[in-house]
Amino acid sequence: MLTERQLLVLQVIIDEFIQTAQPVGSRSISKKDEVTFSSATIRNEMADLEEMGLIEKTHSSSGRVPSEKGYRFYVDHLLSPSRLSNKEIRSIQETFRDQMLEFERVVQKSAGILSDLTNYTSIILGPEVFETKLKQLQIVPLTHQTAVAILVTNTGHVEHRAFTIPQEIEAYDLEKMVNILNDRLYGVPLVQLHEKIFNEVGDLLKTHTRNYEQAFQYLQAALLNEQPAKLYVGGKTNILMQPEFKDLEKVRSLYAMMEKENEIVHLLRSEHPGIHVKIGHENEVDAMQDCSLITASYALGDDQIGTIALLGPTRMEYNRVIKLMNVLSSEMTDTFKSWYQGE
Amino acid sequence: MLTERQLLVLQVIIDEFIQTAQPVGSRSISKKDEVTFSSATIRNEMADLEEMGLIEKTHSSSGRVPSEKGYRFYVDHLLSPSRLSNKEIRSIQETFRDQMLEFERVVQKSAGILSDLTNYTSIILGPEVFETKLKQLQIVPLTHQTAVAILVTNTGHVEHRAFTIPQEIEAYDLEKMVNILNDRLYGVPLVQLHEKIFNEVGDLLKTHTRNYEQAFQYLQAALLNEQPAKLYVGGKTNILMQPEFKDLEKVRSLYAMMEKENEIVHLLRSEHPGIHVKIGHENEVDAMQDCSLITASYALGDDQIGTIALLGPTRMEYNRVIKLMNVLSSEMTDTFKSWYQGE
DNA sequence: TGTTAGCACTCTTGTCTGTTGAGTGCTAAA
DNA sequence: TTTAGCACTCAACAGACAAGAGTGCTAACA
Repeated sequence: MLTERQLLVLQVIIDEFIQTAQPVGSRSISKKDEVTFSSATIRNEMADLEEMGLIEKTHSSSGRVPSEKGYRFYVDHLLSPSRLSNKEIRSIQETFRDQMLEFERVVQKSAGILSDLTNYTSIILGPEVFETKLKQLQIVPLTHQTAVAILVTNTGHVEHRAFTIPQEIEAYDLEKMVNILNDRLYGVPLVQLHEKIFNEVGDLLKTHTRNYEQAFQYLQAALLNEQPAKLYVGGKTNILMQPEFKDLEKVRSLYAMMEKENEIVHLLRSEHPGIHVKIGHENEVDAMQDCSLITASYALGDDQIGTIALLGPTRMEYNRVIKLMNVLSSEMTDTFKSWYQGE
Repeated sequence: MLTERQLLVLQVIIDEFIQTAQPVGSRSISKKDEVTFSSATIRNEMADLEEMGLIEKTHSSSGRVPSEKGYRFYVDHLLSPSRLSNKEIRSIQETFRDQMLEFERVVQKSAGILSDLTNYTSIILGPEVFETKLKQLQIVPLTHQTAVAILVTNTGHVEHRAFTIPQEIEAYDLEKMVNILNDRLYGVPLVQLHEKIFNEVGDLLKTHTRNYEQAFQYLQAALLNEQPAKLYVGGKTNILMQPEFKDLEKVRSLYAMMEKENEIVHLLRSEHPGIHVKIGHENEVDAMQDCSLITASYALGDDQIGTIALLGPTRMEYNRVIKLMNVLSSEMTDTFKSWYQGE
């Protein structure tokens, strides 16, 4: 167990290092107002803290730097809930004040705000599209052989896809099919769409449409095939500003990782609701072993959950950032609730 | 005017430097098969070439490096049309073989291909959306107070926006308005939409809709306000691989520039049709003064023109890249033509 | 017994110096 | 006109050295 004084020293070291990114020496600690004892005493305490694995030296006579274990302890026990400045609160609220409400836009904006306020990279994962419900399906013919299929969900999400109509199929058949589908599938969650179509609507379609199989196949390829589980990233370049990433190789591997959207989606999707902090090697992804990843969840409607995440160096302003993400995620949840409650 | 031999030396220097990114010395030139004279002779020629400003030294006793003027000369006079490998040709063609044809997707894919094949950063600018024609307008109500407005163009482009419906306006009014608009505005180019509405359709709307002004205002804000002139970027991280960008500061300013989409759109939009090469300081943008920008245009339909661009270090594989962009841009033009000709 | 002053020690960082090697310019001979 | 030869230049690297920051340890002090 740590003494009161050790806690204080650890806190000062981490706070200082988060600010400056420089190893913290005993002298500079003893000069702090809240510290009343001499640098020699602090050196002793620091030796103990190091023995416990909470701090490290970069070389034998350097100041101390928090270890991952140190950050972990800090996050678990030392976090003082920080106040956000008025300006920060205002920026967040303004994002949601906008009367134009569209999921994509708001999320995109949120990602921007989050990265701007923190100078880290924000990643927001939209909720599983398939859990949203079908509002409307539609085909807009463009030429004789081409058309656009459009699908609107109850969240205002619009999925669209242009496609070629093969010779054998009349645009009219498609239209008819879409009418039937619209009639029968209104309000059906996208996940159940396949099933519903085969079990309940299939027969109906067959009797009303020529070339049912083909036409349907095309429609399916156009719209129902793919759930792009969108990722919204903000402040990708903020990483370049962090002194820990002056090494190009690190930047490269981190950027390479961010290109792999699938992996990130998978990573974020697997998080449980609530705020989570993963520090350094707690992250399984190789490229992120010098980073911390903070995730929080927001709700869209009743049980559709999305994730907001913030990626920065392990030397992160944890208390500010966590507060910020708390505010943002609940603001998002509230906003989305207000949109869809009148449904 | 340059002698035959000077041309050869210049060519070798530039080719070599493009490959290795290292200053080229007289000895290494003389060892080339196509070069038959001694290093001393070459040194004399090089002195002349330097006097003409076509090559430079990095320090007083270094090998030579092409100057911007040298690259310019190379591009204008020394470019040998290169053959593309079968693999390259195949990658390009596969992009367009896909039966799913949607402008956004194809362009996105093209950007990917282009950056993959070149290891530079590709930027593709979609054509001015406003020059496309209205195919269909639609409102899909989500809740009592919210709805999605959808606009489809003849190019298969889908623009959508969710918005709140104010208390005073009935969803029914909007629907009615949309029906009228659809009827009257089919085939109208988006640029003329405003004008047409005010001159020809306005009266009609007023007589048929309550709260015309407000409803219309909302509709306009939702859809007609903004043309997002989309930018598709591929291989942003390729820049990091180039040795000339081991300096983080350069990377930073370049990335910062690429975030400013408006500027880039403006930059690319101002290019005339055809292939253009801007080398180093020929670019007006500060962050690009160490880069070359190659632009080519493609046509979408008759007079709607988009731009594809490739951003890399001034030390670029000009002949391969130019060939590649030629092929790609004409492939794009052909493909789009085939889509929309049946209209 | 806990705290602190003092001192020797360690390691980084920056500067300076000398060496090496690649490459040049010039000159004189072929 | 071309080329061999040579003196010269400069970047890059390595080693030496001083300065400075910071530590650990010891002995004295409260």
